[in-house]
Amino acid sequence: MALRLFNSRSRSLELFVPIEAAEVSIYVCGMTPSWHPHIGHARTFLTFDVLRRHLMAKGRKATYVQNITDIDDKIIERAAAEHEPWEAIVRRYYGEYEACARRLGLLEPDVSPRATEHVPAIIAMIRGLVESGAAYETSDGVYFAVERFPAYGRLSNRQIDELRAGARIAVREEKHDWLDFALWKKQKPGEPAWPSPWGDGRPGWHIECSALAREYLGDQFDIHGGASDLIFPHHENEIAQTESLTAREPMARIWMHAGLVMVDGQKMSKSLGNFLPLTTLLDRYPAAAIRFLFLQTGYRKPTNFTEDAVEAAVKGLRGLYAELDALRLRSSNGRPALSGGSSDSAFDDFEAYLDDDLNTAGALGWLQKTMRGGLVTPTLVDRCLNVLGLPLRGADAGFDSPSREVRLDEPARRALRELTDDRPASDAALVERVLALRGAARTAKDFATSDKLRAALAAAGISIKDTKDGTDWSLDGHR
RNA sequence: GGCGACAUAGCCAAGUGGUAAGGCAGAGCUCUGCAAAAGCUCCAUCCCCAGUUCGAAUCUGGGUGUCGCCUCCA
Repeated sequence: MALRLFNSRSRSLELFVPIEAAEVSIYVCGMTPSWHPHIGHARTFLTFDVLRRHLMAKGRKATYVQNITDIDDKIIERAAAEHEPWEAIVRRYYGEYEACARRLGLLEPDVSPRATEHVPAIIAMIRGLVESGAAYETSDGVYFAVERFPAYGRLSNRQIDELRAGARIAVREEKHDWLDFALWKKQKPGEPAWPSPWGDGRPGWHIECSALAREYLGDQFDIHGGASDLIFPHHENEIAQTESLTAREPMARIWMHAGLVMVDGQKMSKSLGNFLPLTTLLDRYPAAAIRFLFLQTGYRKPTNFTEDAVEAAVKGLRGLYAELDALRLRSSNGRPALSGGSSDSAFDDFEAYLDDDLNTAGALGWLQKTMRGGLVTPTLVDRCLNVLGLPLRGADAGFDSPSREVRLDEPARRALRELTDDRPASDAALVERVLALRGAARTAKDFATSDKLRAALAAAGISIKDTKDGTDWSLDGHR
């Protein structure tokens, strides 16, 4: 089986042939921690997480570099707005990202390099570009001269002249060309700065990725990824910088871009500010359901994110685990689940979907169909779930386990206390106590009392369900 | 205006020449004191028009529509 990936640069599906067969090198643009991580970050990094898992399942080692752009205009703005040092802003929001990444089950990058810790490498690269004439200095910085790079526009399929035609009236530009972009920004009062041959300042956006990718993966590597909003200008500029300097192309064999997430049919963006922090979302829904949601869609398609969609994903995932439990039960009862074909060939079927440009939606459909038909063993399902990064058990995904930590609001607590004689220590114990009373009433067939207690719990925001193993309960809106 | 992507049931979504995966919702049934959960069953001819072909959701041409990028963004 051979992996085929859609290469943005050629706009076609290509057979993936790594530079070195055994080890794949991947660079993905990470986040600029100037604000809360959002659902779009989750989609992008989930995409590349599945790519890594799939490569690993195929027996390849993947070196994965995901940078942190820890200095830029937005961070400086944010720091000013919050009256804090820029480092504190970075620490807060990147820390938040890391927590979300853990909850989503993202494999840790092999390297998470920071722009500010690689200023010398960045300066060296800019110096090289200046010396070769591809960049020039002005009073406020150092700029890359786009006209010196003939392939400019190839990734984003754009004609340089057309880009120029769309230019706004330049106000203060000392730039030779409207398209030229900053490699180095000279310090303005109050801004953080690092020393350089062009005076104190900081790296422009774009150069850090060129420098970091080169530092850890070399002049040329296999896959460069990010979300599709980075194609222009960010990735276009990266290519211009790196390939001008090294005179080797392509910088990356395959350029992969994840589709954007929209909210309520509208593009989500920093400037519109129309997004929910990821943390809030993960507090409301199981992280595995968020992963499942995106696995159901091709990674390149723009996706409209809605509450309904997450809720459908929660239900769908719960159903998958129910199916899996049933399969495990059947197979432990001595009924060999597999009728025809070996387990390996079934896994091949599964992998074939992922080989087809990471068709996770198709893979998921296949998995559910074969599970229902009893055509796979639980062990095989486990392997598949591992590749997709989903927990192997529903309980680990946040299903089926009652909330142990509960905080009732005061009126609810008072109402429940009136129903019992003793004074349980915690809210959870209080709920358990009321449930016990209801259980007793049910045993005595006193359904009037039983229903009254159910209603009281519902009023306190607790929903319950009877199962053959006892009564399960949860706070509404959780799990 | 330029470039690009997409258009499959109420919703989400696979499928790239051989007669429409999967999920959610909905309907029916089983189970059930109630409420859930779970199980079984049912539920589309693929935006429009014209072609190519024995055969097209899948290829070609022409429409229409939606979205994205062209400015900070995953």
